Amino acid sequence: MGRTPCCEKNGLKKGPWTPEEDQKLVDYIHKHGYGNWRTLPKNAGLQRCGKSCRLRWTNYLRPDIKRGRFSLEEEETIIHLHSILGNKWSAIASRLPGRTDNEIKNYWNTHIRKRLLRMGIDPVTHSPRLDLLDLSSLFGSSISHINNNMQHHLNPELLKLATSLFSHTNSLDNSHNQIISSDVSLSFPQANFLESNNNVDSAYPSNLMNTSDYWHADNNNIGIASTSSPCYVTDQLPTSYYYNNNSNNYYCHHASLVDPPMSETSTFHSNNSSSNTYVNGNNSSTEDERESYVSTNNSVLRFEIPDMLDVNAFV
DNA sequence: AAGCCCCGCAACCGCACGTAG
DNA sequence: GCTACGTGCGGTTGCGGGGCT
Repeated sequence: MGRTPCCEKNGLKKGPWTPEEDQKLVDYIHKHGYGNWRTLPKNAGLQRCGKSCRLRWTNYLRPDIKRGRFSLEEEETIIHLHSILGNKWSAIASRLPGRTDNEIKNYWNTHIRKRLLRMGIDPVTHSPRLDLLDLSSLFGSSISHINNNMQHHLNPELLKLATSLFSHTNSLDNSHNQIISSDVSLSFPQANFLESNNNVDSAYPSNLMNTSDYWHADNNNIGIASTSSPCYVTDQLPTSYYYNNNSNNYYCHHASLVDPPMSETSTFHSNNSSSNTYVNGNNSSTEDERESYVSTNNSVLRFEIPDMLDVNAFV
């Protein structure tokens, strides 16, 4: 539309803000409010364009900005809302008091998005992406076995999901794999659920499922189950997980990813503790090693958004 | 200690949208 | 209806710090 730029390029400063500039901006806004952003820098004695001032204020200087690491609840909220809203950062930010759209966007791009990709989940659709995965390397001989002998038993969607669930593993101990053909239950060793980790103690928390636990699947569902209480999760992969402050554990409504707190051993549970669903815990400190999946029982397959997270107004 | 590399984040850029004249 | 303006939004960039060799 041929509109003029918000500021003349000549003579206006760009780049990082100095403390003096910050102080000028804060002082001015405290005295006069921000009013017109275009005229503000001139009135405040700043050699900046209005846009730059607005960004600096809204993303950094605003008194209600919450600083520091994202809490787990905030992270869960971001993932939930992103699965519904997509890259509507401002809409997501409006549900996270004290967080800016820019901050959330950065956090998504630098942490959450990468993690999803590594786990074979499309960060845009929040669905498994088979094209990101290498089935043969993930399942080794098991895949061959399935392909050769069991394919007629397996729902392709099931295989797809299973693949994504194991996408974060780097190695596979084939000796433990077995196929239970009666109801197409797949059994995998504990190691399959864990990051490659030389620290065996940390990689095998005491409350992991034991070797009698198995992957349970039918034509429509797949999940981690114990022999005594099978459980299922949907073969679709909406994200739904939360963190319980009291127990310091992650919970999940679906097969999905979770991101345990750093530098602590964390254990994942289903929403129903009686179902014995697992999943991962370690005391690693890297992002990679914090990845894991969880499955749960079929009692919670519906994605529920609390009132405060009602996003209907935004879609 | 020095150099290199990677990553996170603040800031910029350009476009879209609403509104006033 | 057209244009200019103000602002919001999402994508992208590049600096700086920290880790690694």
